[in-house]
Amino acid sequence: MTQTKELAKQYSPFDVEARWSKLWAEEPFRADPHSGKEPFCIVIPPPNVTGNLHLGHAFDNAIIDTLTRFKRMQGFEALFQPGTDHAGISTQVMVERELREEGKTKDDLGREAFLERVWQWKQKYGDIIVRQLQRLGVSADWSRSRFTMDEGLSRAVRKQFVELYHQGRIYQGERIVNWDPVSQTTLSDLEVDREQRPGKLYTIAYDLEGGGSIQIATVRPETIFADQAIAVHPDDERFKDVVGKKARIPLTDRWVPVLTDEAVEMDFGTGALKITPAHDPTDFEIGERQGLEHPSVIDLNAKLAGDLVPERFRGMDRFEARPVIATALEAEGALVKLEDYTVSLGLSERTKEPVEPILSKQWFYDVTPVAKRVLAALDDSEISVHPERYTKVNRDWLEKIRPWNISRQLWWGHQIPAWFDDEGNVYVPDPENPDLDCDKDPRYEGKNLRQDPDVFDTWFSSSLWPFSTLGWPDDADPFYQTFFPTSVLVTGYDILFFWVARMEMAAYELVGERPFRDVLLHGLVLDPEGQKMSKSKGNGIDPLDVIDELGADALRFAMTYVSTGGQDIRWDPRRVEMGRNFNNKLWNATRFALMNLEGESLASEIDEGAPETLADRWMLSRLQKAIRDATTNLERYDLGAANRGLYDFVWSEFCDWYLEAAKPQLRAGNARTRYVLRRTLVDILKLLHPLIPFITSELYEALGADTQLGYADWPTVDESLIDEEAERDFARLQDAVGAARNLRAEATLPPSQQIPVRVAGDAAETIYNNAEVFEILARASLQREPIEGASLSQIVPDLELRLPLVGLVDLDEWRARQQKRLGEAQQNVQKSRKKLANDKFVANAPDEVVAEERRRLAEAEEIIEGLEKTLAQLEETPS
RNA sequence: GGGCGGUUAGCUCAGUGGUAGAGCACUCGCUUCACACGCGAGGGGUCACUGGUUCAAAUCCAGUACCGCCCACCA
Repeated sequence: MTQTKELAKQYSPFDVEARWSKLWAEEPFRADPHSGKEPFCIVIPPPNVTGNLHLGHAFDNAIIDTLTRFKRMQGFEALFQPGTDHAGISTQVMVERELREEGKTKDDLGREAFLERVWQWKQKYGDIIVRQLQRLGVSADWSRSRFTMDEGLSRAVRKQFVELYHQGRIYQGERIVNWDPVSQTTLSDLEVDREQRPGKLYTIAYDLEGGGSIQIATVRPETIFADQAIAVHPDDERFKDVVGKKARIPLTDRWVPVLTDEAVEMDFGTGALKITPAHDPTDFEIGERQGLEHPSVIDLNAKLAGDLVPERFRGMDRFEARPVIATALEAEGALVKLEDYTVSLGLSERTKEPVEPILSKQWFYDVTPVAKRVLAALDDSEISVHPERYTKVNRDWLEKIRPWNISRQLWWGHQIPAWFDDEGNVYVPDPENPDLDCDKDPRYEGKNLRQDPDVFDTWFSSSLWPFSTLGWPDDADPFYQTFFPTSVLVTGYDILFFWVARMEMAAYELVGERPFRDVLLHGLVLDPEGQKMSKSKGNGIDPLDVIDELGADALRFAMTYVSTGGQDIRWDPRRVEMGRNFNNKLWNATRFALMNLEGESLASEIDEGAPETLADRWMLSRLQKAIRDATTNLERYDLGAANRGLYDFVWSEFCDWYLEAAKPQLRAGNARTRYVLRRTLVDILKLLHPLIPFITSELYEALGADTQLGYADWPTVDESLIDEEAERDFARLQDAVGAARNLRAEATLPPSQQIPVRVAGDAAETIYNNAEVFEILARASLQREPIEGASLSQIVPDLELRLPLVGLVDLDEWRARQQKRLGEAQQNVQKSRKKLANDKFVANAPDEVVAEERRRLAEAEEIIEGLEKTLAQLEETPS
């Protein structure tokens, strides 16, 4: 069918994108696990249900969708597995904030009502983010969308916990953990950001029994009330005599022993360290070694509390108490020194509040054994990370990994499937029947079991994403069978540890297999000044604003155009405009083609009877190379190179040269040219489709296609069409046209005026053979006869073009230009001669390189000769 | 303290062994029958610096400087 549509003169993406976006949402690209085709699968990095699409999401999804569409067209059974994440802390914090505006707290509602409220929130914002992703044009299989707290995914989390608990890999332990006093929960080490801040180093003297004192240095004087000892290094001669004595904690009557421990640095501060096991991880370890108690003096609201704290300080905030205590120490004469000091402070990633190290009983997951398994997998390239340098980053983190605190004191999330009886004994479901709650288990009837109120770290469930979304723990699920392990994992390098490494561990731990074959890490989108975008800085760019202004294709173009080697990309609105302009160019090229392709079927074959032009041969040959390059670049995940290559090909070759060169043939009704035009354009649309799916789908349809471009076959290279001779000859033609245009411009002749040009040189025949194309492109008429009288010339490889001097030229300017050219040519001659005179160059350089150098020399000499002739001739001409 | 990335035209960035590229901006000229979101012709760079390897270095190696990021329990 050749049902083609009328296209507007200027491309407006909005109606087009709305239409296709709706179609892809309602009739998504479904994957069939039974097709027998080779599977290809990417799981989405699940966006939080808290939020709005940001540029990081746009980047993830542009890349994922490009790869998925490419593979689908290549004939893979391609699954883009979508979904969202419950994002424990973030979501709970936001719903609590909403409640606070109503003057309520979560405790007013109670757990059940609060959770109901969060589910409503999830419904609302989860839908919003999905619609936003759909506006990007992703070809996800929306019929398979998953949420981390779906029933199936919750079963996966439960199985993970139950199995690892019974293997002894997950256990409860009392440890120093990171406590966020604002969100009132513990955090994993990864959720704590270290920040350097100006602070003070306090040197404090503790009286020793029998007289004298010992000085320690600390940045946290408010914790002295929890001190259990003072430690020095065993080899430290300075303290030989005081070890074993007792020291009095200033402002109190409590005495603690002076002891030795290897962990103390002799060079730092005074060489003596106060040991506060409840409020410092190092101190806790020392305390364990030394058998010390670990009383706490800071409560969960970060206030000083407990009997050990002198009454006058009780109830004070930890930071307010610090200067007060310092003053008190000074009054007692115990403050020896106060220096400015940069302290390293741990801040909650979510609330930005300084984290308090507290001693608490939490669930831990000992990931060390499985981390070793992942390290082996990375060594064997079972998983390959792109860019390669991130393999080392991935490795280093796994090598020094520590037990992972997986319990959170939140309500929103997967409640931990562990129960306690009145004596505090732990009950965890049987691995054979993990879904049976212990308080419903007949075996435990009569016991008063209460479920642990805590929930899991969000990432504990996200780590299962590549298989939990595909049906696991139901091993028989055809999607799990077919699409796991997944093919590529695409995400920003900023969540390499949070998510990627944990998925690696979870997969080997639970499934015994890699979760994905390749990891493709992209950079961060920075603001125009090169700063990270963040809500607090207010420097974020809303992708939806960009889409509203210039279209989703333009946004996708801008994202992929510079996605190179995991490099951060600085936001530059000019790149989106570049995409918009390119889309407009493509639109108009198609519009032009449609004007000339009436009656041309998409299925039509080449008409061998029609005359074959150089331009047609050239175009088909260039097309093959464009197909080859685009395919190679996409296969090696270099979307930037693919995008840039296609941009240049479409604009600079297809539009600038081929369409212009084809015009006379199209006017003359050459069927072969019509075929080449249509074929090239269709392949261009296919090659571009993964990058800019909306406009290409629209144009493909406009060309008369009755199936979606997203399901079309990816073009393959036809070697028989690669035509080096045509490429060489066409390059000569391009040079000649360029030279003629240059002559016109330098002679300051108006573009509307046809100029008479005489062409000479080795390649002249090529130009005369393609006179019509040359004349159209150069707006010139080819002269066969030598030009009488004065003329201007341009010399390009194998060609000299002459234009009769018609008196319009500013001769002085012309001479100056020619002199400059002459100078450049002379320099080139010098350079080439010098090189060729070097025996080592001639002996060592590859033959092609030497030949090329000789060619350049000859060319430069030819140019000099021509220019000198022209200039001499001009001297004879009165100006 | 350890590790990684960057430094190329006024701006934003490609290029990774053989005479420096793009988009935007700039200059000049264009209602050329697809496109002014366009067309044509130009100007503009000692590729941060210093050494080294090589016939040949923006490109490889070593070091320096500056910018940025990640990791780290010296209180």
